[in-house]
Amino acid sequence: MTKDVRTRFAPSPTGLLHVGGIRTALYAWLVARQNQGQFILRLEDTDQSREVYGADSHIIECLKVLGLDYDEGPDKSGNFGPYRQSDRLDLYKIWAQKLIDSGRAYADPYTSEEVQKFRELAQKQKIPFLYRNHRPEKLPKWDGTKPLRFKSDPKPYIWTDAVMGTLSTGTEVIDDFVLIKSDGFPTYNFAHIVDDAEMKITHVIRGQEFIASTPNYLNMYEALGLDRPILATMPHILNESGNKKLSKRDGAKDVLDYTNDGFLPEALINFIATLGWNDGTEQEIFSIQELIQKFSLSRVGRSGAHFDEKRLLWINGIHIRNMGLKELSNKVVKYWPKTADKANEDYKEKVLSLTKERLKFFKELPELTEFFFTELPINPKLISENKYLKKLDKSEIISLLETSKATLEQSDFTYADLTNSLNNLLETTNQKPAILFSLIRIATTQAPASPGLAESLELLGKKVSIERINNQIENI
RNA sequence: GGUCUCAUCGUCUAACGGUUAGGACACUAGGUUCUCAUCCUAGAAACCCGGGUUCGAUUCCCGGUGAGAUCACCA
Repeated sequence: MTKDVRTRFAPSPTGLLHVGGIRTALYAWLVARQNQGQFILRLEDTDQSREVYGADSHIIECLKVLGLDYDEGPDKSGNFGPYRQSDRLDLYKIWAQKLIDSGRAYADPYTSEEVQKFRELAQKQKIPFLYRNHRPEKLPKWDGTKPLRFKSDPKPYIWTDAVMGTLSTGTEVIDDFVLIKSDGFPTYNFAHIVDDAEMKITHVIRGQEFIASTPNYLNMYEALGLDRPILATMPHILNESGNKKLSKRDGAKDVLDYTNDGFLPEALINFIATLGWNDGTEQEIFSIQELIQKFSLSRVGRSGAHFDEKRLLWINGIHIRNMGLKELSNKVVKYWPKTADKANEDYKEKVLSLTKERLKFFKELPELTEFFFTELPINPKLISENKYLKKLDKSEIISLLETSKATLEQSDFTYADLTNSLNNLLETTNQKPAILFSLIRIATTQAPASPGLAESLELLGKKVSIERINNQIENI
């Protein structure tokens, strides 16, 4: 019987969750789901000064919209709660006491100013600063008013990371880090180890900012007599242009920005999952089920990947096109232009079926469909800047429009009959489609782009189409 | 500065000693009776540099360079 897989996403509620941050959560979720294990959300809120109001509910909302459901979390009880570190303070005291009892923890006798002096001195001497070089001979007793430090056991480490492979460091990275701060809260370094052990976490999947402190954690596992979990370190996702880590400050949008703009959760997940991971085949589009089945940490790339929004746009378009009309229709309800309010559902669904293949994200819907619901103002530039039409006289244009109108008035405006009428018009006017169809399309839509002419006319209907042609004639 | 990590088209990547270095996004050109899009076809586009090892290196080793991470009573 293999051990139950339990993975966790453990963000600190200090800001918004952007696309880079969510990747770690996604991978942890995938590992849990593919092993029929559990995925746990734990809020690491041990730094009160950095906490951002509402960040916790934002994180929960992001996971929810993407469908990364967790089996245990702050708002979902489990056997290993509470799932908010600020509610687990007693537990850290208990584990700290174990270290104190075994002589592996002691009170930091120095003020932070004194420690800072040691640090500057080391800098001046151009040697790495190590707190343990200043460790008192006789370890001071801890009364809770001073920081509690780990008495480390410096040694070199070689370990295996599920993503990075074999990693190694020398003794110089091991130090007496702080376990409990003077405000009584544990540090991340200590709290996450206690929590992962208490919560029986099997895979610690996190960003590469933790790679340098991992040897200290290995040292701590030993001091506590704990088995190490499987460690997996993710490279950062970089900004589109530069080489900076993706961050909100540089204009990176958070997950909700994307879903609000009408990006599909499954497309977002497809995009994020394949940013630095592939299954070794040439497949690019994955359903969530396929990802659960095929994902593996060992195929995650070791170098940082740039966020490419164009690719996200492409993936989202594909997922939209692969979706049934009814389903799509249900998802776009809140994105229609205001002018569509009066339109009936059947008509909107027809508009959607014509627009579907050019929709990249739902927020584009109004600009793509507005003319189906309301008559847009005449835009003279559409004719005056058209490659073919700008060469024609006004009189020629009016004449073409009049002829077109006369022919279309005879049509019953079914798709077949419209196609037929339009073909006849090409013959009677002896014009190229580039001229005739452009003109009719512009007159009836006033839009720079639209679906096919016959389909559009059919949907607009005879009355509206003729009115718009008239209006164009009067405003040449 | 110390430590650690990484390095294939503009971007995401495949390759695990022998390939015309493959795919995808983006881009360019053409086709689909008009536009935009879809779809199809074609095109341009990459192994960071220098040494080894080897019959043969993008691939293995060393050095350099570049990039990233970290060196908090932050996570």
